Amino acid sequence: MPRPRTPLLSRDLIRDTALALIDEHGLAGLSMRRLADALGVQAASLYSHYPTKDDVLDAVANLVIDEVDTSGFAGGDWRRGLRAWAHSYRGVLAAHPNVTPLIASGAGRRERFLAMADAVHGGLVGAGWAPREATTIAGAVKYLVIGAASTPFASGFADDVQVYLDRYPNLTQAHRLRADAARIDLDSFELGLEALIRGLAAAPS
Amino acid sequence: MPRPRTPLLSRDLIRDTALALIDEHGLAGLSMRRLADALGVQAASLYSHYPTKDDVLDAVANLVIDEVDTSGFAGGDWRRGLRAWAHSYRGVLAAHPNVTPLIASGAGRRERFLAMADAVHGGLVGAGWAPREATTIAGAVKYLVIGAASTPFASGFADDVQVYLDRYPNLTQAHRLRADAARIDLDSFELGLEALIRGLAAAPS
DNA sequence: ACCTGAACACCGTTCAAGT
DNA sequence: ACCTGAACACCGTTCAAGT
Repeated sequence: MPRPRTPLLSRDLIRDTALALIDEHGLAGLSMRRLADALGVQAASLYSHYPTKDDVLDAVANLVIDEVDTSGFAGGDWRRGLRAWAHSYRGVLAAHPNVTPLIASGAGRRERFLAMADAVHGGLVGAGWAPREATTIAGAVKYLVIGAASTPFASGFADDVQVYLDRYPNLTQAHRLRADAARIDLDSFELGLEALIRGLAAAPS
Repeated sequence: MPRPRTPLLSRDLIRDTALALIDEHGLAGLSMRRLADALGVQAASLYSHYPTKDDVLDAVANLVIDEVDTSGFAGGDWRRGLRAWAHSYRGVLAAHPNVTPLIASGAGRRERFLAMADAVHGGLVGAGWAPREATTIAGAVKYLVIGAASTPFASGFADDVQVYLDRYPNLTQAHRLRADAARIDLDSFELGLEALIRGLAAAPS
């Protein structure tokens, strides 16, 4: 079936299918052959639309980042804006946990990352922060979001607690809290975020 | 050269060589064949010592985590302990940037991660924090460290600034600061860490 | 017990060929 | 311009065979 009059593929379709496969089968579960399979096409066909697999992954990363809401800065309240951005960002990564390593490694030429950074930076500067301070603040919040999304509490512990329960006496309580992992993750994130905002109480000059 | 009287390989030698290769050529640059090559051996030989490549990577992660210093809690001053741990942890990841994704994804059965978590937890509880609070505090600091190590400021920006300089007006200043990236990274990290510690000023009850 | 050589089922990517 | 089929140089892993 070569050269159908209506193309079988498009950049958007490939990118969206890649995200769906990653969400379902993990980052390691995505290969160009599997992706082509899901699209009913040969692997080589993908290279008519993306030069490399990394470019597909960049497109996926940009798609996910575009879900992040930065509109909270609109009112001019930078605290509200920062909280809304951080929660939105964290929520998006929680919705796509398998994509998180892609976001965390975040190298390369990723347009939508810049758009997000620009919106946050603009929101802080618009509220009176100096550019350098805005950069630092946005960085610290980003660290919290990426860290929280990358290493949730639960991931630190094996499934059978009994193995090491007696070896690390200080962790006994922590293990008992394992079922509560989601709450602990949120608490740690909120603690960091609120402490940061509180620590900026001096506000922009 | 089968079955030499003194074994060519050992678990430690394989693990140390793997770390050296990752440090030099990146995580993607490590294959079982390359690793075997560096050891003057066939790839299949590695499987006499590690069941899978993932087990080799777990050993590498444990080795790196063991470099983190948690002795700062010894004096009973939790602020000092927390700062020392955070800086040591961040420094270790900065010394092995290519290993960072391995640490960040941090799943699986990693003994030394638990040893580190246990030491930190013990240090906080020993200073009077309730176990649940200790878990939350350690989590927030970990988020900052992992986030800072995963997405340094510089990584967000392409090498040729001019490409998007006019497209994102708010980032103009940030771009000018690109050469200063290392300092911005440190500032963001310090801001988050100190704000967190300040935010805990209430101290343990 | 430890290492080899060959094999298996995969990869990302290229390229001539077809329409 | 877009897709195929075959190929290339790789992967992780297995396994019979050798000492």
